[in-house]
Amino acid sequence: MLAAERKLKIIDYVRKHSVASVAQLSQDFGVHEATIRRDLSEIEKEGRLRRTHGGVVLVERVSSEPSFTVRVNERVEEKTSIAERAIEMINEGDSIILDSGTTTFQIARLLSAKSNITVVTNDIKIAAELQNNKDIKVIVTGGVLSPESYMLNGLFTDHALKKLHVTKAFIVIPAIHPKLGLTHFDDQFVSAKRSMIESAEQTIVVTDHTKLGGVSLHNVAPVAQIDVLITGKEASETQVKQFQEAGVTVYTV
Amino acid sequence: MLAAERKLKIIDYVRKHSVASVAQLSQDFGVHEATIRRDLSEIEKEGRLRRTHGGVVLVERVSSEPSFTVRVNERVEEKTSIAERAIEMINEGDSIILDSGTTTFQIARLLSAKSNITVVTNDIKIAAELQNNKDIKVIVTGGVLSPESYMLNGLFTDHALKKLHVTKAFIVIPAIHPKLGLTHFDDQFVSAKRSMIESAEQTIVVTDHTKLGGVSLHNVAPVAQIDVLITGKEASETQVKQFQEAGVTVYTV
DNA sequence: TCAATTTTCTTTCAGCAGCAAGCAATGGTT
DNA sequence: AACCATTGCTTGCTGCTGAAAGAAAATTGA
Repeated sequence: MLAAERKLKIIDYVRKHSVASVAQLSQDFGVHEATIRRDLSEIEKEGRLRRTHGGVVLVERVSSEPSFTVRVNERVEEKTSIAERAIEMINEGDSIILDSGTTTFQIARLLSAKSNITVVTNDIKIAAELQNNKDIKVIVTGGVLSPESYMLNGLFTDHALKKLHVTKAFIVIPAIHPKLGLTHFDDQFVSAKRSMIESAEQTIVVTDHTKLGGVSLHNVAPVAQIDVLITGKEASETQVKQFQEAGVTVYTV
Repeated sequence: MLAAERKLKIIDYVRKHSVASVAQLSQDFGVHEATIRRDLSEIEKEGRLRRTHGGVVLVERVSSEPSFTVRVNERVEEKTSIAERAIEMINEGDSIILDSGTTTFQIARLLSAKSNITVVTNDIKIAAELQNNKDIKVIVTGGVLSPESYMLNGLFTDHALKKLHVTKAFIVIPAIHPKLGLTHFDDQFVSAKRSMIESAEQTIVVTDHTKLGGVSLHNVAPVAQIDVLITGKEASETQVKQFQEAGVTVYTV
């Protein structure tokens, strides 16, 4: 059996059983434990499984991104500043998309100051936050609820987003690069974000400075589709310049 | 068993049973109590459970956060009893619809005891309640959020419901009459409820006894489409009999 | 309320299983 | 023949576990 083949079978096995031990895999495949360990190290480097003492377990989505409760408490100040700047861009009568995320959740919080706004969101926590505001109409996209966040995703989400047209979309992305554009570590979230960008006249990316220059596996959109980038003042001048040269209006707050 | 595997199983166990003792976990997994304590400390550090003297409990639900404040409900006891009876009807592997409402919210609360369930709902509060349960897949219908409740409604709701097929639908209705069937005072909610009934193999109406015999303006569905009615024991025998004669299985709890 | 008692918790230590790293052997490719 | 990738083996090291002991918390009975 080829090494690559064995690695694929290991991944398959763990997908099915959630866990596997080095000893057992070694026996099943009839190779030395050291070989299995080497395989596991490589698989882990590819981010497909997580190694533990004695074996390997499934990657939880949490490990690629911490849970909402954790994230909401990270870099709160930067997120709030970004949200405040974002709010300034929203005018009376606008219909906007708020992508699921903690920064956009801050935008939702501040939105109560505005009136006559329609908000489209794929985040039930954002929806709940806006729920008791009579001056804001909230449209929830629908879809499958992520167990580790409040995001909706899937066919219904895409369908809803494709049927709508808004003036501004506020997008969250875990990696944005001046040349390689917006990328995401999980392909299942790509479709929704693309639809959001397509449904909006103007696309605004809100993200803290740690995401700048990052690249992930799955391509979401080129930089050319981004109109505005709002990020923290911690962003380096070099980074900001690179985005500006790519035609993006950058606000650092 | 791997240490990591054991930790995952502990979390699973507590998710289902809400609590667990060190002694019992130690016995179940056949490891020393000190080992369990070490596991619990680590799990707590990850923020997934909360330690107590002698064991471990679930972390407080996110739904207790301000944006999901629980409204004070009337007839909570009756609703809880109805929910308990409803839960008994749900089997492993079922996919169910939970209509928006406080009685169905109680069903959602009790659902955590079940596993391998798919829940379709048009209520973001119900969705939030089920969100951190890994054994339950939650599909939100999408739609416009009602300012006075957590209900989603409108074209997206109808579209999603029409695309789905479930084994059981738990429907809430403000008026149900043995001859005139299900009626609603607001026509905008009629379409969703009809779709729910059509999408389900079995339709179960859950409602407190004050709604029995009531009639409103807009017709939703005839009694013939109802399979089961779960209501409070306060319902009069005459009323119950009338529904039974119309072919409905009635449970008074 | 307080002190005695019991239970549970934390810390420490030793033993063992699992681990990374280096090296040699194998087999295939240039 | 030289080279490279892959595997198996060995070695010293790391991390997990159970046992024990002292600390802390809960319970009991006055």
